[in-house]
Amino acid sequence: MREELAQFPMTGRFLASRLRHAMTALEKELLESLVDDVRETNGYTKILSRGDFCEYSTILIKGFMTRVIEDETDRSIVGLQVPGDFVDLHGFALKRLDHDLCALGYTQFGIVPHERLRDVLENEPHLARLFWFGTLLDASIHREWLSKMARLRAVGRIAHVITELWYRLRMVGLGNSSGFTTPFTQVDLAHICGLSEIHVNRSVRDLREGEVVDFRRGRITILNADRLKEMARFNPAYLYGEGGLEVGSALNKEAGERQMAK
Amino acid sequence: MREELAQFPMTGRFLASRLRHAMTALEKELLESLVDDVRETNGYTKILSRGDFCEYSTILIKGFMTRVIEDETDRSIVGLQVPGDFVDLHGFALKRLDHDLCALGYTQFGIVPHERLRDVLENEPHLARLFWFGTLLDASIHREWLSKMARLRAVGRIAHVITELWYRLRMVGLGNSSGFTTPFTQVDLAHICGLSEIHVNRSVRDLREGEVVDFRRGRITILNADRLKEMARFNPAYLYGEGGLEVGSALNKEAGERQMAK
DNA sequence: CGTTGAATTGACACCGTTCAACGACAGTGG
DNA sequence: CCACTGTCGTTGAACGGTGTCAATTCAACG
Repeated sequence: MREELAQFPMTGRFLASRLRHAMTALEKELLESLVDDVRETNGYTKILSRGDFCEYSTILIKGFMTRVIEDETDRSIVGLQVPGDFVDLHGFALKRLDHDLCALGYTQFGIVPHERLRDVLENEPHLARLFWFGTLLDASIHREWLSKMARLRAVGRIAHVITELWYRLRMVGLGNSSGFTTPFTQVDLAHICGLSEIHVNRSVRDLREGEVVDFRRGRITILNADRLKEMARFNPAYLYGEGGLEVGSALNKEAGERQMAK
Repeated sequence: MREELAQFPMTGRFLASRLRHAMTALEKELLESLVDDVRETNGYTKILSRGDFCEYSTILIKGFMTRVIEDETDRSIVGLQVPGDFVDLHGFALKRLDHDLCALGYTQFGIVPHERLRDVLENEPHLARLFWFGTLLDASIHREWLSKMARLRAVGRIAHVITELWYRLRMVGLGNSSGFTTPFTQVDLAHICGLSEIHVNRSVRDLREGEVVDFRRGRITILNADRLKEMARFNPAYLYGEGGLEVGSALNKEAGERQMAK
């Protein structure tokens, strides 16, 4: 991962631990060259709004973004993005977004003009297919969230979000076996899990007192990974990881094997 | 729609009321010719299982399919497909599925071998982009479901599922202003909404007694469309109906209403 | 006419929301 | 240095939506 980032500082995490190994050096260089500009934000920032017309897509380099659907009374976070994610790639084919895109904390992201993407689609079918794969990965995560929303109670949902983030971050070379850092607050967690912030607070306390995970703004510490995954009924298959890379061995042998078996 | 089906009996509903108008006659013919075989099922049938490797994709011609994620104890329906949907197109890029695909009632679906899809992707960038669009549409629907799961109580969720189905069916020329027919049971509805079947039953009764909608196996009758949409807080923008991509107005409420009116 | 899956009903416990306060902490300006 | 301010986190009590358990009725169909 270190060499990858040295060579491709902006896009080196794209599909890391997934299909990045299937990219040729030329494709990696092409992707890196697609980035026209790099921007950064600090604190809560709305990058794009529902209904906006898109002429470029963004690839997340540092920090976190959320996909938000809100109306007069409520606010839901329907997706999380971590570094390496081609965040609104789907804006290219959809032309307009069905949700807002919001940055949290300090972020850095690259701008990729759609005209350049069009070239890639027409001349680089293999890379095009990897881009497509990236957007399908998001859809797979949406589906897993839907199933977890339906079957898990408050603590389980929270445990699942934390576990997924942990896995996804480690896939792109961030965080470590003891935890990771994020700008997420308990209110954010409430919007992700479809719970009131009061109940999130109680559940977070339960997880801390049960010595499962210590969630706090800035730092999430995993205290008991097995228990955490059990509470979340976590099965990483839906993340489409390549069981062999950084993730599989370090995080969960069984899960990795299960994943490999499929 | 009638002429379209006469000319393209298997794929004539693909992206109807969305981007189908952007397809050339040649593209429509090509798509129709991709169908290698037609199969049919009767009653509850699992078409594909989570983890299966895919060598072909299926396009739904008649009937309904569900995307299912289940474990030892629970079962969730994380997606619904109606005629015209290129159901597991994403199996092409993902290689294996993260969920099961189940048919309900009587269905008819076309088989499209992945080798043929590969040709299309390499030689028909425009059609490829429409295929991509189709999978992104599913993702958009997933997101809307997530937001509704988070913010709506039981009756609202049920109202939303019914309203969405009604809209989607009418987009592909099925159902009418008074309702539509489906094989869904109350238990199915429970799996879709993340509720117990008992509570679904109570909520369905409330909707019927409130003269909003009469849900019963086989036939759903819309009694008060305005009230229904209000309870579901339904905004059809996320379905990317006609007028959205070109005119740029699908992502506001009035445009959706207009579309429904015709 | 009996069988079977689907729909229905009632009682009761519990999870999560709501309302209302309070506490902890960092940044800011006097 | 301290008061002020805003954000985030924390706690308690009461209410109500939903799940669970257990039975019963209904409808379709061979």
